[in-house]
Amino acid sequence: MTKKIVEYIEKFVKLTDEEKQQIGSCFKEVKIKKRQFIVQPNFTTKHRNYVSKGAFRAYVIGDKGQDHTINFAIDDWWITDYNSYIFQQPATMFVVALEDSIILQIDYETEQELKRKNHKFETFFRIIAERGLAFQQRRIISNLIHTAEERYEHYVSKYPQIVQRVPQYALASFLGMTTEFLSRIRNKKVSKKS
Amino acid sequence: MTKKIVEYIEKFVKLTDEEKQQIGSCFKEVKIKKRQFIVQPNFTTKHRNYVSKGAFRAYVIGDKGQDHTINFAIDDWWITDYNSYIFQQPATMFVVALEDSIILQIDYETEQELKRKNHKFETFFRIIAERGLAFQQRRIISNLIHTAEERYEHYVSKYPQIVQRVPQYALASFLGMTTEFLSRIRNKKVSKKS
DNA sequence: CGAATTTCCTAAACTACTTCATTTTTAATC
DNA sequence: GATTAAAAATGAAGTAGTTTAGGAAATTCG
Repeated sequence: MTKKIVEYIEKFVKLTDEEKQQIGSCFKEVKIKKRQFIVQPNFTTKHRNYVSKGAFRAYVIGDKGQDHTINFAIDDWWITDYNSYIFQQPATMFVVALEDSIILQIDYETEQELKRKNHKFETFFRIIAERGLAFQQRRIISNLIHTAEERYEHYVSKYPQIVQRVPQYALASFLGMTTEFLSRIRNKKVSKKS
Repeated sequence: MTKKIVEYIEKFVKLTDEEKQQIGSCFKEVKIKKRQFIVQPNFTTKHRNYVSKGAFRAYVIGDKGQDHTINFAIDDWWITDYNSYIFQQPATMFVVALEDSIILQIDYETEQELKRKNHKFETFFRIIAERGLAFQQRRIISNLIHTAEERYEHYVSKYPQIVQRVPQYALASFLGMTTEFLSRIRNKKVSKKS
């Protein structure tokens, strides 16, 4: 079984066949039904999750019950509560499947061992952490600079595949606005077009 | 010369004396005057910067000339345009000294070589990237969940040392509000107290 | 298929935050 | 230590985005 994850890893580090087998076998394929949770508050996140196929949403619930989307992930993205996984402490987020999905999970302990055993594996995890860091920095900048409408425009142009697959209320809370306001933005565009 | 950076690194990975010497000697101490820039847009960031002593501000300038603070860094923090440094592409940010400061800089190429040569160094950089990632995730969540006033309260309680050292307009733009509004929040507090 | 539930839309009232314009306070500089 | 510049405060008017509430579409699932 050649897993999709191995191809992904090879984009960043060159591996021997043995190494491919070694790291590949550490990821377990799990089928997740729509609406099923893979991370829940107060439970320590034991896995790093790679989405092989499907769509997920990470969110938190605020004091007044407001739902805030932190991240989306579709095919070939990672999704995890990093504060929970990296520090092995209780999660604050929910991560839920938006569709029937297939994920590849690696166990925290297994990951530590891989990194300890082989310099290349350490390098791989370093690279994805760095890329994640850079990605998040771009997001923080975008949120600071842009208005709600601009954030929407920007996201649609950059991630159209995601916009099409996630419910509007989730996209709105991800972009830091209400679903009503996003609805207005969208309809404004439509009427402008005509 | 035992550099501060070595103590810092040792918090995350145990090093032999030789390794301490090896990595420590890769960081160059540089004195930076107040108002001096260490990162500027359109120039590729060649260094990762550790603040030994002092205070810095990273910011971007929006389309309409608005100034948005992305990060602060005081003693023992890192500050870099990660998108520029990691991918070795032109920066979009400014990083400027808010006080006369001392930083420890490592060169991009030197860092790559360190990581290549010694598994432990690779581990170190992986750990700080992961921690940065987790940190940024918390910030994104905080920005989504809280109102301007709550963000201010939260930041003051978490980073009082920084609040005291940075100008108000910079703090306001970091927290995603105008300097006028922050001024009002602060003065409201003062009058409440009496 | 049909009922139930979830998602989306519309619109008016409201408010958190901004903008602009002026004054006061603090800090930098010769 | 006076002069100039930069930062902070204050007030009044405007606006981007929220809230609330009701109804219309879509989806889900038995």
